[in-house]
Amino acid sequence: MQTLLKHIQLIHPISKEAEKALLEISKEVHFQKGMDVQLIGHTCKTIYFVKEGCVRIYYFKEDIDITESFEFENAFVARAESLLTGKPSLKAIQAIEDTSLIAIDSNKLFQLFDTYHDLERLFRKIIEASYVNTVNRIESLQFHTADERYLHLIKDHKDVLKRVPLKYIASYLGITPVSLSRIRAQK
Amino acid sequence: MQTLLKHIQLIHPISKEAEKALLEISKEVHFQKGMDVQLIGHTCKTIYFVKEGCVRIYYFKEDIDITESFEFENAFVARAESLLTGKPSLKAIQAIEDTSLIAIDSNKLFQLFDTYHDLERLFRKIIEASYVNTVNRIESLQFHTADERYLHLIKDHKDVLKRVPLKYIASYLGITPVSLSRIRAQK
DNA sequence: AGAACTACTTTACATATGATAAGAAATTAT
DNA sequence: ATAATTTCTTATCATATGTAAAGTAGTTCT
Repeated sequence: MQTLLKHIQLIHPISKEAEKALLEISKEVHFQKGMDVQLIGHTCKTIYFVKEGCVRIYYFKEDIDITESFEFENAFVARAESLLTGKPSLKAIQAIEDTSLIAIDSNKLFQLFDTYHDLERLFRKIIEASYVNTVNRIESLQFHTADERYLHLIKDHKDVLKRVPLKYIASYLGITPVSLSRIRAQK
Repeated sequence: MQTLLKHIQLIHPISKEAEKALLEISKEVHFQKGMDVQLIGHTCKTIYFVKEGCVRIYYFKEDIDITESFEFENAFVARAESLLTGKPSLKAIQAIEDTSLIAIDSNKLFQLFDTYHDLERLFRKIIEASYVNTVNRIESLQFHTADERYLHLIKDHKDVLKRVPLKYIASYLGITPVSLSRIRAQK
């Protein structure tokens, strides 16, 4: 749990009481490589923090498995469109490696916001950062070519190639595995 | 200003005091069609609410004008990546029609968050909704074809074709105007 | 170690989109 | 109203990516 508190400290320091309240609604959970952390059709009521390992969010578009995103150590993961709307998610979360997550009960968290103003501010900042990331990703998908996106990815996340199968990277980049192979062969 | 308060009411009701404080840091501004509301290189310190008209956020990628997004009445507009990071924005905001905006001073707003908890919650919810929108847009760019994206857009925003030039719609969809013309000709 | 399975690459062909240029339509300015 | 400008469409050709199929490499299972 210290990993989580240490990470939070960097974003927005919160009081000892808020830390204590946060830990009370959090628990550590473990998943083996390949296991689903949360299933398609499930309404997301948990915010995860990756302590060790990595996960991806994926869904099916006409029987084809598409990776929406992946996250490594010290990142938060949630299916925002379900968590924030209360609707069942069309997406699943899966462990790509043996993974340790800290699971935060989102309903209890939202209740804590009434008592701990600093906790709400912390999560506002976390959501803001996620929002900025997605805005940048849209720009990338909107007007960079697939090979620009590939180069950018491996520059930003050096170990992604070692830890994530190429088929997941391909759909994350918005292309087929065949197309990714071609791009890689050109280099 | 009543338009803004009415819209806010639908998202998260706030106290009379918070409303008053919000109005004190807001002012109405007007822009003629084609005018820039904010320029490239400027650090965004304003959150706009569209009272009347419509605007777009755009930038240049190698001399080509690219529309990142447009917003119509009753929507908030800001260049999030600048507003939330304090860095100068590479994007501009432009009025597509004669437009009336309500400009909210973001630094003053963030200060008000310390006093008015409900105001922070309101803006947390606004950001959450924007975040969900961008996540859905990524899905759309990632694995829908250009003509699926076009059909989806005109279904969701019926009047967009009447109010926004096709060249802006094209780059918003991630394609060239020529390609959009072809797609439209197929129908 | 060998078999079975999965992941990745390569090839060939089809299709969608980009680039360029020219023309038509619509808008704006005089 | 006419001219000038901008926007949109159409046509042609080039290129990138998709699809399908086959082969290679790597992993997992027994």
